[in-house]
Amino acid sequence: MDARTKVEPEPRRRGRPAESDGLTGERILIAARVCFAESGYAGASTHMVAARVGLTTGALYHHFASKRDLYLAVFAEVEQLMIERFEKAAAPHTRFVDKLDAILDEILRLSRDEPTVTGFLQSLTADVGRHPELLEAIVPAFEQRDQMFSGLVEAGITSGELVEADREIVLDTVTTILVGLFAMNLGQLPSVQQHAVDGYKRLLRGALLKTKKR
Amino acid sequence: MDARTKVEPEPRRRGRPAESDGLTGERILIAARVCFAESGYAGASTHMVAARVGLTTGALYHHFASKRDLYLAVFAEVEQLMIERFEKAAAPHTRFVDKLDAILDEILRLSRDEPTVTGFLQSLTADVGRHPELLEAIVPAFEQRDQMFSGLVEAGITSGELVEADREIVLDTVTTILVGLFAMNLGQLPSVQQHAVDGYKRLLRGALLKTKKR
Amino acid sequence: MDARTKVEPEPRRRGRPAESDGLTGERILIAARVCFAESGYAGASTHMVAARVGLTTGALYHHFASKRDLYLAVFAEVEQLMIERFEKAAAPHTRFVDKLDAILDEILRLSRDEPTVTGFLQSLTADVGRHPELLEAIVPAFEQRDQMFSGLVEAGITSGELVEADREIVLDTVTTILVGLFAMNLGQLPSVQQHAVDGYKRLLRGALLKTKKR
Amino acid sequence: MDARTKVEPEPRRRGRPAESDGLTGERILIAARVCFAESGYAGASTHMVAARVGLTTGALYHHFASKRDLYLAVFAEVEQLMIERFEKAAAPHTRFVDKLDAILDEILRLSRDEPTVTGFLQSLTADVGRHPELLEAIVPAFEQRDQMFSGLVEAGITSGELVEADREIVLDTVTTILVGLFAMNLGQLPSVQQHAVDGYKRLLRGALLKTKKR
DNA sequence: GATGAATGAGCCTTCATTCAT
DNA sequence: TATGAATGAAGGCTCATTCAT
Repeated sequence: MDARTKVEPEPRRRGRPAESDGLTGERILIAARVCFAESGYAGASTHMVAARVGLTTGALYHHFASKRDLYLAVFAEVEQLMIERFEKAAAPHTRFVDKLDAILDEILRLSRDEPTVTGFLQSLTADVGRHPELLEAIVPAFEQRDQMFSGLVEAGITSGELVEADREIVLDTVTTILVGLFAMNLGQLPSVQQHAVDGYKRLLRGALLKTKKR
Repeated sequence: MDARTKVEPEPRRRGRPAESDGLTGERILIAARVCFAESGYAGASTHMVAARVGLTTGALYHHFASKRDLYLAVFAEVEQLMIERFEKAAAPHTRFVDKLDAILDEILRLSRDEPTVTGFLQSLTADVGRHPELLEAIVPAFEQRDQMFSGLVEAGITSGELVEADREIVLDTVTTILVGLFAMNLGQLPSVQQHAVDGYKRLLRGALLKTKKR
Repeated sequence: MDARTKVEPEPRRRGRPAESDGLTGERILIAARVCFAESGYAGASTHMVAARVGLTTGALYHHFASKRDLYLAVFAEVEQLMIERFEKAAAPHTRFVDKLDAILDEILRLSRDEPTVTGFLQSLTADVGRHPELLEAIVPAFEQRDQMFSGLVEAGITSGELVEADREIVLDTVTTILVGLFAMNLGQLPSVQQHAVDGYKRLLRGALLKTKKR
Repeated sequence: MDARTKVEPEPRRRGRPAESDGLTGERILIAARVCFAESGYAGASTHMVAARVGLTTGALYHHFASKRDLYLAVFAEVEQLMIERFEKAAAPHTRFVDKLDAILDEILRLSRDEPTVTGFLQSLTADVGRHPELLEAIVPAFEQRDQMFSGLVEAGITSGELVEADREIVLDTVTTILVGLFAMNLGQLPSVQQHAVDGYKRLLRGALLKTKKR
């Protein structure tokens, strides 16, 4: 199950490598995203990240002051990417249902194109909950996320789809739906996610169940 | 320099090992549940568990052959408890909506009464996704879970609420909804969960949005 | 598994390397003095020194061949400064007691004006004792120190204060007194040093204790 | 300079060794004393200590929670031993000079019999000054040392050798003398210490210099 | 059944040093 | 001259696991 010879990384010589293109930092970020997505904060070792870039752990510390800092840098990137993608997806639409539809589709696309992004987001909640040193730094960043969702709900109220009184309920429901989709992301068959998105879309239109009037 | 001996962990027998010999075994299981719920599989150390019971790690190994086995034993207990509670909650009702309503309420109750159960379930997906040695043993157990949900959907079809064709969509949506609720469990304000449950209930009745006819 | 290659550090040329080329070299020396004084040889990192000058560690190696060489260069400067100050202080006097008095006062002044000098000297004994690669280079330099103290004792003999036979005893006592004062230097209340100097002065005059005739 | 083959410590097997005499803790303390005496706090590695006892670093942590704790435990032992020896040496005498004489002799004996004790004490001041985490814990313990010295001075006042007004001066002088002797301890020829002790004794009697009346 | 002692592997991090640019 | 990037060795510590007693 493990006969791959682990290509002895031919020992580089000491000093600055000839092919230093100044992109190492970015490459580390990407490798870190993959590792954190696969293994979570505690489970991803600095060695794993370094090896994936073809570096020693020491070199990592030239670019990021600590594992924590590296995680936070990845988070910043991922969070921004997610928000951008969601906002861009929702922008063309005016109605709440349509905006949410678009976001749900975007999640599916994200899962396919950038599984490391959704993988990272899947672990995020648990990791942050477990490592107070991450929480401190991340909680403020969540504000932006909340604002986006709030904007969504606001649009629903403006359009008359939602009533004022439901604001909080809708906000929390939407959040939970999205978090739930991220949570189902990894290791599961992609079709589950697809089905769930379909289901949610129809639920939003009251079209999943033939509810008897009651 | 890298004698890849890594002895293929000889496949121990699946499921609950012959452990709960008396009270200590049960006390260990409870402590382990707390620890795994708080810190996840990798993050919870055998020492943490042992200390919580007032034992040494050595003693743990009298009752469970490995950390993995301990986790699996906890899983078995938790999964069974969850299924029992859900089935008991759903039983009195006949319609799909009502059954699902009852289950959603049960989740809320579970979060309140047995936070370690929901905490454990929160990490479960991620942990299993990350540790193949857990996956092997747990995937089969998920069948039971699926069966319960399938029963739910079947009831909906029988009652006429659902159509045959939607079977898979509904099944996966329901699963995703519940996993999502577990994922939102810890560290979040309990009100979020409450709101999300309210939101889902109304979604199921097509009563969250005033959808314009289209 | 233990390829004891540890290349015998090829004996670089002793003493002050060809470094202080211009101002940067001097600034490095000063920064290094501060760092070694604060943290000792092992505790001071090249990074600390470089940062204090506003350089990278790489740049340090343009001026000094190694941390060891840097230490030795600082030592040379500090030792010379100390000897100069002591000799200048003792010069105006002819009697041994007065010369020693003057030196004791000079130590107090040095502690106040140049705490990094006395700080460095405080660690010197311990550092040299612990790092054989420093010892080699420094022991010879101690000769000069001994010569100064010998001169002191000689003056005492000439003036009739000391007898020939006590030469060694006095030399070692004086050395120990001074080393002791350096050792008490840092982190202690300055008043302790002041008191000790007062005490030593009076001891030298037989005026600290009312010794009963015996 | 290092041809000793470093006797490959024949790999013990896992569990509890047969010859566990319950004295490992004490053996670790002794090894740690040696290492800290030789290399100081920062310079002594946990590996050095462990290897000297024939253990792995992991095993060390079974007995002491951290390197710091280990250091503090050594300190406690050393400090107590020193105080006991000094008090026992001074006890038979009533006059200050005689008590101090006895202590000076005791230092010489200690240097000879227990060089690790004096070696440890030599580094103590510097180590504590540099590692705040040690300072916290050690400063309170110094009280006892001060009390002993104070008792000494008190005896001098009672006996009429010292006057009230000199109390502080004498206390600080005595402290500095002793610290100085410890500082001269290692790597120096023992005769230096011997001479210094002789010198101090005669200084105390006003018998080192033939001071002209002035 | 439980303790206490130990191992060996791994983790995060620091550091002196090297060298292409 | 100086920077920036990298290495390799080491350091303190944790952890799952083992096993004599």
